[in-house]
Amino acid sequence: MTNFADLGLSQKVLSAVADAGYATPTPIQAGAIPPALQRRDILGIAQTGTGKTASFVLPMLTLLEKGRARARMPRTLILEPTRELAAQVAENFDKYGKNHKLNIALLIGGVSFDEQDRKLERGADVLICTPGRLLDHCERGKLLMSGVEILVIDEADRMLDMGFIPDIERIAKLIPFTRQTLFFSATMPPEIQKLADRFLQNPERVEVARRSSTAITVTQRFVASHAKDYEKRAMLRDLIRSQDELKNAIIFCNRKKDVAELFRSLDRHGFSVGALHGDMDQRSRMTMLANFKDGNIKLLVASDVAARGLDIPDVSHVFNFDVPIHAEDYVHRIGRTGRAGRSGASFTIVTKRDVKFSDAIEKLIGQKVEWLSGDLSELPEPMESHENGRRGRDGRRDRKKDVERSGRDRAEHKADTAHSDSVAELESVVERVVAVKPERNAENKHSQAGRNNRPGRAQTPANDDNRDRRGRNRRDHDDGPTPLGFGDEIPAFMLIAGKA
DNA sequence: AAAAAAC
Repeated sequence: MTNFADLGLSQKVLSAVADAGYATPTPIQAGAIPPALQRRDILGIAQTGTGKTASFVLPMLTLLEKGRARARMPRTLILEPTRELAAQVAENFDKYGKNHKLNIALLIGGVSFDEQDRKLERGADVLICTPGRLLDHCERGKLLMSGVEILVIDEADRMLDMGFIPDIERIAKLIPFTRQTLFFSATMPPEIQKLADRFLQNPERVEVARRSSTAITVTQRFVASHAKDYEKRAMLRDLIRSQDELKNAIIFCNRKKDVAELFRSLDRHGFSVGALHGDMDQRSRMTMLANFKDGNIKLLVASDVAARGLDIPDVSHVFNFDVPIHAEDYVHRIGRTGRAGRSGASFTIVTKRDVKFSDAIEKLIGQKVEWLSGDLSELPEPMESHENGRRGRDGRRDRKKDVERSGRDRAEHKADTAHSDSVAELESVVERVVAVKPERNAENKHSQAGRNNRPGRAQTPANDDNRDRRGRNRRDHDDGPTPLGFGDEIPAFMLIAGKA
């Protein structure tokens, strides 16, 4: 078995890798690092979770030890499809480049331009970019691309999906033809192959076994539900509460507006929850992700921005609130759990109108997914009103529970009818969650003190949109300090760990 | 029936 020390990496890099606790390279690393160090072009076919990022970060660090950056002339350039992925690559440079004195510049949208410009002025060894912001800097004449020695195109197939290829071509034209190019893609459809042929010269092709279907360590279940959103939400809450070993979970919705809505609902029901989608401001996106990774937030409601590539180790559960329209996205979504051989669980809520999509999923993964407690044909009648309580499925619920539930349904009804899909409002709630996070525990969770403690954006005009027309935070008037009174019902693991 | 990305 190969060892990192056998790949030709520098001492500085090797010592940082050892400090990070890695001894053995993954197949993509073992295959790509030696030729990359010899300045060969690389065509890497690998999914995230295979150690792909380090397979270009480590050789780049070694190669960058020779030479120095000049003002406005970056030496290397990495293109990523989403801001979060770009930030994640930057973190890798910090981790493995801790023994180097390299200037790393992260050029992504949604954050201040000036700070990025100052970094470019100082001379960047590594630029990590989303295409739009990079082109923006180029068009302002702030960047000279003629000094770029290494170009990395990551997640090429996803760039294609997202319509970034014209931008990538424009950027590539600005970079000298003598450069070294490292090109990565999870799949190799004909368009991507054509692109690779144009961008790469005599590349070393490194392919690691594609995770064609879902990891066997992930338990997958379909859960039948009626299509009404409040019924799906009730179903989801029941599911979450019934999990014995839920450490943390990502809950996927198909639409941004549903992310916002579901987030609000779970928050009102007292869950430790965050949200992530592309219309949220960048600071909230970053904070949410960091808090979820750190375990400060147990549930993350997300759009497919979080489906691919994000390195969140050890997610115990994935819930699909909506069945993904494209079956491939299902594989990516549930791939967020059961990583590195760990076990994971995934639940997908399926309604009658989703059947063609759930069928497509089973076809793609080549297996039938078991139903949790009866398929759609066994689904009980929908509840007629909230006051009746939900009819138990297969008599699972006793009467006492139903009584308890009718009160809860009233609360749910209230929460749901006070409905709003405003992104600004979601962000307002995000602010609150983030603001109270460190001190938050079972006791102060709903306290006014925590609620009104909001640092940061209060002065900016944008934040005014986050308040309602009466100039106060919407949440402050719609329910009391203990809005839903679940008390002991919330499992301990769902609460923010104030005690730990 | 969607999401993502520049201002």
